[in-house]
Amino acid sequence: MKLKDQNTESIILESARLIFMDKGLYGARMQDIANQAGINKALLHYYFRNKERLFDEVFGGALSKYFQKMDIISDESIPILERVLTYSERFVGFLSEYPQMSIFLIKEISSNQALFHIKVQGIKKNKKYSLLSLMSQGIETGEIPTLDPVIFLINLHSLCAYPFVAAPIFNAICQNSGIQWSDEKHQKLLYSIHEFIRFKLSKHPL
Amino acid sequence: MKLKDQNTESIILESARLIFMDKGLYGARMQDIANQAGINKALLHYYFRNKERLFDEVFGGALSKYFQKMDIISDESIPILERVLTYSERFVGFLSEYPQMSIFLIKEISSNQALFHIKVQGIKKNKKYSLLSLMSQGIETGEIPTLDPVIFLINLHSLCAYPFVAAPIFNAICQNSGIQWSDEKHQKLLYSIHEFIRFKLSKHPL
DNA sequence: ACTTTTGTTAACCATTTGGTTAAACCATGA
DNA sequence: TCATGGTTTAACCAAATGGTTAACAAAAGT
Repeated sequence: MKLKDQNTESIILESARLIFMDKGLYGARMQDIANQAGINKALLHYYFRNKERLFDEVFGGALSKYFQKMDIISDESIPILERVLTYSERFVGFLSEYPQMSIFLIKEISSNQALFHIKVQGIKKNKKYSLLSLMSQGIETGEIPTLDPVIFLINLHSLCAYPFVAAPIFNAICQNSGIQWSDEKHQKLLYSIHEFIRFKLSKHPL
Repeated sequence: MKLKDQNTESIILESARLIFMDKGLYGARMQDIANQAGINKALLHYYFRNKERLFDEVFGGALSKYFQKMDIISDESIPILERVLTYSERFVGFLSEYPQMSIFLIKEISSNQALFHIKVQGIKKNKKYSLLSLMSQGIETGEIPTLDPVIFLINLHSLCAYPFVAAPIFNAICQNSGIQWSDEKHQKLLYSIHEFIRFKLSKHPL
């Protein structure tokens, strides 16, 4: 019975992920999730006592998956510039795979900062470096030029994430101008982000 | 009676703006809006037949206010570089005034592209230039270097808007690192955006 | 004054929705 | 085989919520 148990639970989680990603905590209906999973609504409450617990599971899963993927930052065998370049690639790659992730996180964080804070604290405890601490260190040792790490982090995350967050807007704008979004555009976007990173982190002459 | 009428209506609209901005179309409760406006729930339906119509009003208002403010792009007496710099300033200024606007638009656009498309078409009809057409023109005349206008637009909007969209995330990150967000940081952010624009639109040697 | 129109409210209604219950199902071990 | 305990379901419930109604209040028109 363990097998079937495990299976149903993961089916529910994956279904919940789909629905929650799309509709958010309040937009999602338990019935939708049950339908998606092909089960009865009451079974959801059997496995996860209530909506919030189910959501917590999905939310926490998303967060830890993200931090896991982004942990390239901790690999001390790679120069900082390289690490940040890879970081941006993985970030974009992650969002290509889960395009709704950013907007999902933002939506839910903005309506429940407390939960987010707790979850992040829990996950980050194991991690040696954040992008911020890495940059501070790099500035100290002179490996990268002096700059405000917070501003750089915000700029970088903006360049990577916003195209996905605001995809509906950009699609509308492009559509309006008869422009097609293509793999080539996608590559160009990544290239422009790399260009930005190099511009900021390389020591270029005034 | 015209006076009182006008007054109540605008009170309702402003209240609805507040609530909708905060909770979104589905998160907002008619009762909340009524409370905020200090009136009976039925009165909402008297002025705006139903939730969607009320929302449309708020949504349309937000959009047209935005486009109005951003129309600096059409002032042909100013060099393109200057126009884009001002554009970014106004964009950030607008979002400082209405921090929830971006996330609000994204949320609602992503769940109702059609409405957005219609509204934008209506507003844009009067406008001569978009940022895109301006850039294309500048590239043709050689006023600015050759670059992909769409990528530039996405980069620029990302740098300006995402800090507001993802404010909860960045706050959490900063809080986590004991960093305070200040006016100085705000200025630095704007400066880094200008730096980006100059980097892209000035003819710099290889 | 009084009638009509506009503005406002309390009470109510139908539907949706998260959650519960009691019974049925089914694999397993005694 | 049948008792046991985890799994699943249909039916149900209470609260929330968008929307309606009918009656009342207040101006405006006559």
